[in-house]
Amino acid sequence: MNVFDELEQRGLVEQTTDREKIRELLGSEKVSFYVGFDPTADSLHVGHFMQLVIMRKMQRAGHRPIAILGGGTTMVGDPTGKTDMRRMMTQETIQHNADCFKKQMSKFVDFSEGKALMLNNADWLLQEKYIDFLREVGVHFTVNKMLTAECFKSRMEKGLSFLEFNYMLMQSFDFYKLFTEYGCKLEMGGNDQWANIIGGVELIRRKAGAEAYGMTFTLLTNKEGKKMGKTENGAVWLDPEKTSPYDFFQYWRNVDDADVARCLRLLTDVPLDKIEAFERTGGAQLNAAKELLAYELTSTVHSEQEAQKALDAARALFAGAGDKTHMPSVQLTAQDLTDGGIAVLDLLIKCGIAASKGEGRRLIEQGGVSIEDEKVTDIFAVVPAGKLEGEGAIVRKGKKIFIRAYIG
RNA sequence: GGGAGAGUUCCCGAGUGGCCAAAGGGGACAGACUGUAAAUCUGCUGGCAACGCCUUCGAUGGUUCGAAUCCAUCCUCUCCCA
Repeated sequence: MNVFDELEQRGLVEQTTDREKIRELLGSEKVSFYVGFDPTADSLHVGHFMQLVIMRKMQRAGHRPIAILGGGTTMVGDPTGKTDMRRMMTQETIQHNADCFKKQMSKFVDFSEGKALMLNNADWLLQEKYIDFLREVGVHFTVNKMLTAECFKSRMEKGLSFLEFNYMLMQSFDFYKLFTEYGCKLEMGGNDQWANIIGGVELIRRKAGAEAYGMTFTLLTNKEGKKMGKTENGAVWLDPEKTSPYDFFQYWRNVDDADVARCLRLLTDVPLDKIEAFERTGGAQLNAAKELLAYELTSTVHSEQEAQKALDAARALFAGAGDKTHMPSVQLTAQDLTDGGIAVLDLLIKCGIAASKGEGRRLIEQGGVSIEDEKVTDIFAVVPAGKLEGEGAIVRKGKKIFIRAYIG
């Protein structure tokens, strides 16, 4: 089966510069294509995950992915989807982030000899001469046209710096560079990248007189149209140090009913007929779908063992069966104890369940805290050390936050 | 460079000398209802040794018995003119 059809059937494709030609191209030859990643943080997050999934699918189908780390473009900052200018980042930070990205990406895409490439656009962008760049690339863009691009619209009110305005040219130049030096014919990216992508296609046509293609993916949004992968604590990261496999699992386990099928389609390899079956049954049955989604993704991003552990922990907590030892836990020391016990409020803070005693007090007053399935009603209660020995006690806030506290 | 405005708590946004830890909304969190879902209703949303005290309204100084509010300087942003 043509990968293009597969991508399309799963609803991954949003826009293409030329649907028929791209389909034909992907069905007939080994295509080098590129996806760019701007290293703005020290870990990839869920927002990048879909691109990785697609790169992997394309690679399996015999094509050659080129992952571009935006070491150069990040120096400028992509204004797309931002309402404010991003803080300028130092070159060292960017380099560090790029290294982190590199490591993580290798888990999804096989970068061994000839199978895929990873390049950093800092290697060519940073040495460009301003005037030369303007004359070579700048001539091909009209400001009028650029201003009509959707990605700048939100910035017309708040202000768009000239620095960021140039981002489009740089990304377009990347594509041109890859086209001429690596035979890259296709650029892919999230749908918000459309303007930047067609900028590159256009540049190639003008400068090289050749045809290149662009394709964008559906953005991973929930039913309200908001980007998924964000929580109030920030992004859901792929780095286990930043988002634990358990939290990662739980994030997907808790998606909206309305979003499960979509996520399964876009992010996993679960067969379409199975997903459709879930959609038909709906209701409480969807819990099975959510569990599958969480398991599949955790297993892809982390490992099958981690996925199993998270599943066990979740089942232990919510269904009363399974293995308790893998749930998130906090170790207490003798110093945390006074008179052979610890005040509940202090315990809540130690566990990271409450940020302050005031918050802890409020939670207890509202009946939101329980220890070992026993609701805490007294804000001055003291938990005796005995309760925390051995496996420890499960401290719970609300329905979903569980921490095992033990003395070690 | 000249002129006009703005900066308030997680976000938006009221407040223009004491009644202000600061209206209202959003979000978040908790409770009820549920399926670890959604919707709905309720509570709650600076800290603490808690009828009190401390810190917070861009920053630093000042006026005042008393400042988010008035004055000065500075920083940042927006707009108009050049």
